[in-house]
Amino acid sequence: MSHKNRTPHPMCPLSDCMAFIGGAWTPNILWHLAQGPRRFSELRADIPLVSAKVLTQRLRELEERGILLRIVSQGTAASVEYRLTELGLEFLPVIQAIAQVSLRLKRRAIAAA
Amino acid sequence: MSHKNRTPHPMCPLSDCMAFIGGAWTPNILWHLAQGPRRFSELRADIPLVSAKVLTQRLRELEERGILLRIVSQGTAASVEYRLTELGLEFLPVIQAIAQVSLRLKRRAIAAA
DNA sequence: CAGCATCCCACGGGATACTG
DNA sequence: CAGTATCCCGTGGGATGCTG
Repeated sequence: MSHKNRTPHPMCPLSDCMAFIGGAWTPNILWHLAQGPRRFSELRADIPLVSAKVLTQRLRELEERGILLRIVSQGTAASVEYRLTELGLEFLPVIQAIAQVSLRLKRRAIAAA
Repeated sequence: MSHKNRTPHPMCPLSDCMAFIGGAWTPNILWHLAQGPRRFSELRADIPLVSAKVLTQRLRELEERGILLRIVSQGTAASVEYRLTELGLEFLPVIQAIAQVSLRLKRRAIAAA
């Protein structure tokens, strides 16, 4: 999606949502946060191939847009928790639809092989 | 989306689907084809801001991946029709979910204003 | 632990002009 | 009508190294 015009045209009925989940890793982040709040390092473990830089970028972006909350707990070591807001929960139907189609495609691929 | 690794990691449960609809305009193309087969120029009218180059690229890509069919009709003038395959139809739940969330977000924005 | 800084590049996409 | 050809560019993202 991808670069300058992530929201291609205001009149497109899909742009408003795609502007949020357009990033390469964003859907996966949301998917893992759907199970419940998670810490930074947990998300890194969930999505091994994402770099720390990009993960931070996406999380900050999602925070700015009100999709998730960043909660810093002051303990002996730094600890930050991310959790979906109510607005963030609204995206779950999309995430789940994507997951279901992915599953179907995988089965199809297996059946074809 | 994405550039090099549009399919971030095989183990991500969303990658298989996102690899297809990751392109900036792809969801919109699918959305307009969901209503029925459409010609090239019609799609251009549906999505005014997409360039011919990119539209062609996405359509070719979707054809290669078996999501749509490209049907050339030989008449007085060149005419090409694009229609979703059965595989393509499998993506409609995602497209519809995206459309619904977009609608909700729009209402939310209006309510906030 | 949870980042930030820096450097670097591939690729998606835009603009314009031209063709069968 | 339905593209192709060419040039150009911004941004998302990767890699590595460092910090509070």
